[in-house]
Amino acid sequence: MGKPEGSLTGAQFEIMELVWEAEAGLTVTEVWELIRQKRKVSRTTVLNLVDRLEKRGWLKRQKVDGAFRYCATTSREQTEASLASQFVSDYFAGSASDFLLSLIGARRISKKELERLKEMLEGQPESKNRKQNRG
Amino acid sequence: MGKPEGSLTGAQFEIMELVWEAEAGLTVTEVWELIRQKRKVSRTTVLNLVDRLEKRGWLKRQKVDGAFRYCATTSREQTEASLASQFVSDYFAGSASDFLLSLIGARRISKKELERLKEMLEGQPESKNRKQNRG
DNA sequence: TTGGTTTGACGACAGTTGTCGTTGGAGGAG
DNA sequence: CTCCTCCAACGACAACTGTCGTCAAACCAA
Repeated sequence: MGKPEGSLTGAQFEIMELVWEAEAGLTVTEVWELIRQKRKVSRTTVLNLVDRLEKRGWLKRQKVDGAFRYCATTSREQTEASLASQFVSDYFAGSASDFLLSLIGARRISKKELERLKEMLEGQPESKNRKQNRG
Repeated sequence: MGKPEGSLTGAQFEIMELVWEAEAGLTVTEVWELIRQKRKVSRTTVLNLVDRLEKRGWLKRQKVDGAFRYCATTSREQTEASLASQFVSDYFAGSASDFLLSLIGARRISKKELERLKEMLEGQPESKNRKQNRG
């Protein structure tokens, strides 16, 4: 039943982010006010984006106190992973290490990020033959 | 002078990939034949995509033996890094490590990829004081 | 009742994308 | 010369995106 269709553009993802943050979902007006703190945009524009996200299955809505309240149909983690995976697949032949190496090679990653990356990888060790499962 | 504008979609990147591979550039017909080995597509479609890439500054062309031969205006490495950087910026608040964590958390990266990444990062030491330049 | 505010539906618009057909020019075969 | 093939230019199309205005319905206040 209605898994979300397609991908998410920047503007669409911006809305999803806000909805993910809100525990009880958001109304269009609330989304609008949040976005307006950063950009000038018409309420109708936000309404339309939210509408289309709902039609495509990314948001579901429920009437509460006379106004629709929108919630996400997928978790942020799952969605981000899906987007990342798709991107790596499209532009780096599915190799996440190529993706990161590209950033590193072009010096487009901060030292801090690089250190964090390194710690992550070393902290999560092995996998070699540390617990081979049989059968 | 005409730095490439905007980003690259999947179809556009597919063409760039082919052009990057060819030493002396490619004609539209050559691009078409390469793509047709994978998908059914009209020559006009490829011509149009190539045309638009040229108008946007991603390709430059030169008449050779009566046909236009197209070359890339940017290196593959540089372009990929730019795309990757934009993606991380748009969807992971600029944090490449968050990007990787997302893939790991969703089990969307193979152990092999992780191992490879780890080796690459360890192989390339932190550049901290490895050759400090003074003055 | 009337009137204002909030909310949602709908349509509209220009720009981009992937797709394709038709046209016209340049160059060789006869 | 004429004819045919290769090539590029142009236009066209539907779909999608971000953007917005207008309208009607619902609701609340006076």
